[in-house]
Amino acid sequence: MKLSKRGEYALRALIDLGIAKELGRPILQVSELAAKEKLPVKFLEQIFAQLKLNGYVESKRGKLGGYSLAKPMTRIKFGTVIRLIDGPIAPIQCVSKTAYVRCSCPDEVHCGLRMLMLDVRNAIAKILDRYTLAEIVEITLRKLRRDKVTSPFLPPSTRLWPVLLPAVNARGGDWRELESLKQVSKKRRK
Amino acid sequence: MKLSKRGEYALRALIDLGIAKELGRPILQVSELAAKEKLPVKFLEQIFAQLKLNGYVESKRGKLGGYSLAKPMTRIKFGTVIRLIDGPIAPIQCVSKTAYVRCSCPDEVHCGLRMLMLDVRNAIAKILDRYTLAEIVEITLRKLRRDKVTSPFLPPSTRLWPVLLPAVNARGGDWRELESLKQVSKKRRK
DNA sequence: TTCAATCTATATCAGATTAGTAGACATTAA
DNA sequence: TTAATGTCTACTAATCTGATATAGATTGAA
Repeated sequence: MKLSKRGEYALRALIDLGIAKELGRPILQVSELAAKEKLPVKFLEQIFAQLKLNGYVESKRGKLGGYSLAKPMTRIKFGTVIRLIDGPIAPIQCVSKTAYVRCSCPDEVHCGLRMLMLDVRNAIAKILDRYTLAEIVEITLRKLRRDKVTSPFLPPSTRLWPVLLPAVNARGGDWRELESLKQVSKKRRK
Repeated sequence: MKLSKRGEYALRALIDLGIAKELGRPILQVSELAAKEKLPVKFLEQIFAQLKLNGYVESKRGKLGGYSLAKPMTRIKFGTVIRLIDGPIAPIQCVSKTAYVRCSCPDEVHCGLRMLMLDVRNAIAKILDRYTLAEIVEITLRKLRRDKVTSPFLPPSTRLWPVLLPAVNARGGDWRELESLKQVSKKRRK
């Protein structure tokens, strides 16, 4: 069920671009981003080229150049990006909605594996097709502020580096981060 | 987010063994199973060897030999089998519960990608670690009977082959099969 | 003008993984 | 005895992954 490095780096890049933009730095250099996340520069360049080709980022060449987001963060969904870079989300093709291919089993309608994988693919899609870059960036910034962590991307002049790790794990509950942050006061029911 | 062919075939094999057992045929030959699902025989043999090594199936050699399930279906969880054959379920290692590895990003606690992938991994695990072979087999058999389809594995003497495809898509609602079948009459709420 | 920092384009590559195939051998029921 | 099975070991072709290498184009600033 793996996300490729290529996909991972692409998402990290977009998220970082988003955070930086919110902090007043609309443009980032590949080298800077690679340094921050410890990614191979040349590989990341290839990935940016692909993202540019597909309208997610735009570039500025020459000194003080770099990449910036090419469309509103609210319109960048993670599912779409992952499908672009890693292919279909479905564990097996016969349950893919965007790239269905019939499988070799004799009776697809009564296939137990298919039923199971259909649920898996839907569970994944429900998350990846729901969250936009805007939401993830917002949640991340909120967490950074909550824990009083020096933010990663400051205007070039004042940039301090590397990020200071937070002294404590601040708030418990590492699991289901997104849900816990979104549903601030949800009614519970047994 | 792919399931490998190896993993897919392993699960198909277990499900078929389960169905056959319920229908009174506790042992199946590799060749028969391969023929039914149209899988390469020799490859499937390797997979069975792995399943045997890990206590999922047992074998009987010689004429009339074959493979049978080595433990109760209620104790075979899909998550465990997939982890055995395909490795961790988590899309990236830093959100794996069974095979955690720290990633290269500077601040794991405030990593947006990690938050997102944590939710994805939990959504997948919730399904794969919940359902047992017993449940999938039961649901499959119920569907087969409901649609009056000739069942795949009959006692050797009366075996008819191949399976007849059902004339109609019988009942609508191809999506979320498992849920719809389990929660027969659940109260809904807006 | 010149230079250094940036993106661009193309080629190459080592290693791992995937999805098998091939063939000889061991065991067992009929 | 023989035919049908599982067992074991080796091999492999193709593809994918995760890069690296090299040369070039563009631009801002000194």
